Amino acid sequence: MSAEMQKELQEYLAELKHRVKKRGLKHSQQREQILRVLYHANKHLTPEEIYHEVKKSSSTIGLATVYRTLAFLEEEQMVTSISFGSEGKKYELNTGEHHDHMICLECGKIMEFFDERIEKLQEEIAQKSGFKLLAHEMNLYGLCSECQQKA
Amino acid sequence: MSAEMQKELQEYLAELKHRVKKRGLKHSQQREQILRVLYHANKHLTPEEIYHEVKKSSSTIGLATVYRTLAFLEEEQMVTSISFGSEGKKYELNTGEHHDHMICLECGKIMEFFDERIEKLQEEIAQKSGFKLLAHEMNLYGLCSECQQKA
DNA sequence: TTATGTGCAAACTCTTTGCATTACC
DNA sequence: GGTAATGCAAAGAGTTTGCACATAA
Repeated sequence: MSAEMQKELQEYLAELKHRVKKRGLKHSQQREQILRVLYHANKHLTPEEIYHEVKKSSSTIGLATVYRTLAFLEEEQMVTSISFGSEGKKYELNTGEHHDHMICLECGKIMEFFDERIEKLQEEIAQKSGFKLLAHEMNLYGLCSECQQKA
Repeated sequence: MSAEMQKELQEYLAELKHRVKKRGLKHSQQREQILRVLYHANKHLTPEEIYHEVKKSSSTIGLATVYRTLAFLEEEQMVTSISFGSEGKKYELNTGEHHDHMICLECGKIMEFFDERIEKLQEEIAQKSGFKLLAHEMNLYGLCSECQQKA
């Protein structure tokens, strides 16, 4: 792990401790391990996947703890979730940069993108209907370039 | 029900029979009832809600049949589904007009909209990444005008 | 010390499947 | 008459909860 990443990870961990303390809770190894896994994954993970990853790093953990921690992290907006099709929810670390998703229906790969123009249009549409926009999600479904070639 | 609606509903039912036949299957009262309920609801319904609606109209039906029928109708693209938050999937009749959704986080109301400019931008973004766009969904979350006043 | 966090197992919810029976063609 | 569709009940998958024990402050 580069020094840069090392530092970044420490910042996330510090943020976690801060938020835990702010809510009068206690720090725990499990919450920290889950955050580490999400940081290193750098992609969307299911609760089950997170559970196995944490176990690999020789830490003891239960699935219930993963669910509880993800609920906490999502409330604190430190992670975001996405769900599509019949697959369950998947989680990723909230890096603070909003983005949308392109999802390959063949291999399940999730790519991220951001387009300022669309964001503006969404605001405009909401405003027209007197709707107070708090969040949004946009998912594009199709075939990634690799899967198109295979087909 | 107006003559106009009567006619429209008949068209959907004819389409259903056509698609059932095309797949070498048999027509059934239950599939027809489910389509009727979706037509009259004119909004998103959960499988459970559809089940209860059909029962009201003095038809006998099981939840399993609702799930099986919805799967069939979705494959045939006669209905579309949407899922958000922890709530399960909701279904609506596919009227052939693509649209996106604004979802009120307070009362759960779902409003539909369509914006040609956003559609174009989505195409453009996909193209840039060599992604073959097959479908998309865009959900705006927030507070509808009524719920803003209440708060 | 004492309240919170955890792991485990049981409970729950939503959805799917197996099977005997019914309905369609 | 033969095949597909249905209802019911049981099975699955994913998630949540209760509880005794472990752990952080």
